[in-house]
Amino acid sequence: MNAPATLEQSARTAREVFGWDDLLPGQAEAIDAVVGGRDTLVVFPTGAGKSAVYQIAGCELGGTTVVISPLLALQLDQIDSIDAAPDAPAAVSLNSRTSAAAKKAAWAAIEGPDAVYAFLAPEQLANAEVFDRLAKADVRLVVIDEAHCVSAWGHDFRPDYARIGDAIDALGHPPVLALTATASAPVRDDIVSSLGMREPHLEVRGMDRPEIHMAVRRHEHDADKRRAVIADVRDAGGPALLYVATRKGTDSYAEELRELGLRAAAYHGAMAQKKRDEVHSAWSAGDLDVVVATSAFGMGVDKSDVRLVVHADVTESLDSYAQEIGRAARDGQPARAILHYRAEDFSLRSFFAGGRTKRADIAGVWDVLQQTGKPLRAKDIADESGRSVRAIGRVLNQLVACELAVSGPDGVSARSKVSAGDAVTAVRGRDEAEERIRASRIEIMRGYAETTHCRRRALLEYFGVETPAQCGSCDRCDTGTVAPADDSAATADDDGIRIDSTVEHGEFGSGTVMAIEDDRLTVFFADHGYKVLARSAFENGILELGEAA
DNA sequence: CGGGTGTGCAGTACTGCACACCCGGTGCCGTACT
Repeated sequence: MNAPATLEQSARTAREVFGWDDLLPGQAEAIDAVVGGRDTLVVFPTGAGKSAVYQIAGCELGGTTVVISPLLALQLDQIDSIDAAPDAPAAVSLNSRTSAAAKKAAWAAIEGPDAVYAFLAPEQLANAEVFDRLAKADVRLVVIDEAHCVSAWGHDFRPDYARIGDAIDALGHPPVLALTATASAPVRDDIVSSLGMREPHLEVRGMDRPEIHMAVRRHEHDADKRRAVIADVRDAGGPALLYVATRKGTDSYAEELRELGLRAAAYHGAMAQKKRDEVHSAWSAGDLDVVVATSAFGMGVDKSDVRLVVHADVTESLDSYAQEIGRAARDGQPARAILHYRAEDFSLRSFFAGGRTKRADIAGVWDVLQQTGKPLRAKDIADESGRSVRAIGRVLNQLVACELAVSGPDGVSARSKVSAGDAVTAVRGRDEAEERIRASRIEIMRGYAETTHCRRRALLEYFGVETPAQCGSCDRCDTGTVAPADDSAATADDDGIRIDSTVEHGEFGSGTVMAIEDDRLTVFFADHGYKVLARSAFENGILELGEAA
């Protein structure tokens, strides 16, 4: 389907413009799809050259390549790396920290005839001036970097992530390239549907990281867990990352490690930006033995010789866990990933996953919207009612998502006259569906922690990769305690069920098979999250094999 | 949901216990002040 001439052209661009001798596996295929005008979803581990895909494709397509990226620091790194290339197009960024002069120069480049990469946070697309000028410019490619954020951050935390798809449509739907290092099948589906990607080309490489040994240790008491975590980090044998669930935990663990003579630093999202930058550079420069961090640390941090990733608490999903342990062993040398947990630790995750909107807030906000009849911002409503800006922001976002309200340049206004009761029902219904999904993602994490099978198999099956029953490089395989796996599941002489099969459930609707363990299936349903079902459900007619999506 | 902190009281000189309460992650943006 691809003209070999295109592939040769890509190789030449890589060589002559960026100075790369060879394209890595998958890069050429992805570039070819994008240049051919196809929406493309690329899932490569970090270090496998995701950026090169848009850099080369953007160069060949010409015009403006819009790159949506979640962190300003990440955008600066990308711009630096493009600037360092011998003969690459210009790279500019537009954000709240861009000076007036730099903005002017950026727009001149975007509206000029030459190829240019324009880096934006998704929030910029909500800025009417930015959007209107982009709409008139010659945008030939939209890139969504760290695309898993679309799925993880949507309506609640960074609502503009949920609106990128609309913005792409409004730009006339130029080819869309979504890039991520980690995406299970439901997350991939979520990215594709949220961005409105059309029959995307999917390029997935290297989900397995056999050089990372995987282990889990369960504890009864917090003190025992702490001791074990500290001991693991002390014996790391190279640079180590320690992930904890709370900000306070980063300080206390870092202090304890320093008392043992390690060069340890804490890192979390509430620290001053300057301090965060210092930790980041010290870590990159090899001046730290360990960074103790919340999930804030990682994106854009590229250190190749990390030998150990320890988790002192469970993460909110297996997607996040894979992302975080994937920061080890980028040099391909052996490393270890160890998860420590107590059964109680899941409660904090459940708290984070819990309901975000309160009935009283929804009704209150709806009444104000109805009475004023004008667009309002969360801050305006908060000032009057005494409710928190964040809580009101969530309600407004959900009202928009339910299509009861509409978001414009001056805020959110009601677009319907339904009663407060109906508004509450609609928003809570949506919120509860999201809660169910978050809760089920935690259950998958629990399943990983408690599995009696090979850890790697448990992880990879979640990412839709079929694997041998034993990897030989996890704690289960080491001790020979892997429960006998029923491999008839994979060879399927029976009901034809495989990973990624679509099934129909009487109550939950259409779902995707995520894992097959003996006589149990883990299935993801869009409105209900992950469910573990008995295979015998097929015999009872509760579950049916569906049409391939 | 669970852990840490503060309060109140008992009843005695500084401490100890029970219980209520609150807090817990991720980052853009814009605006107001120095």
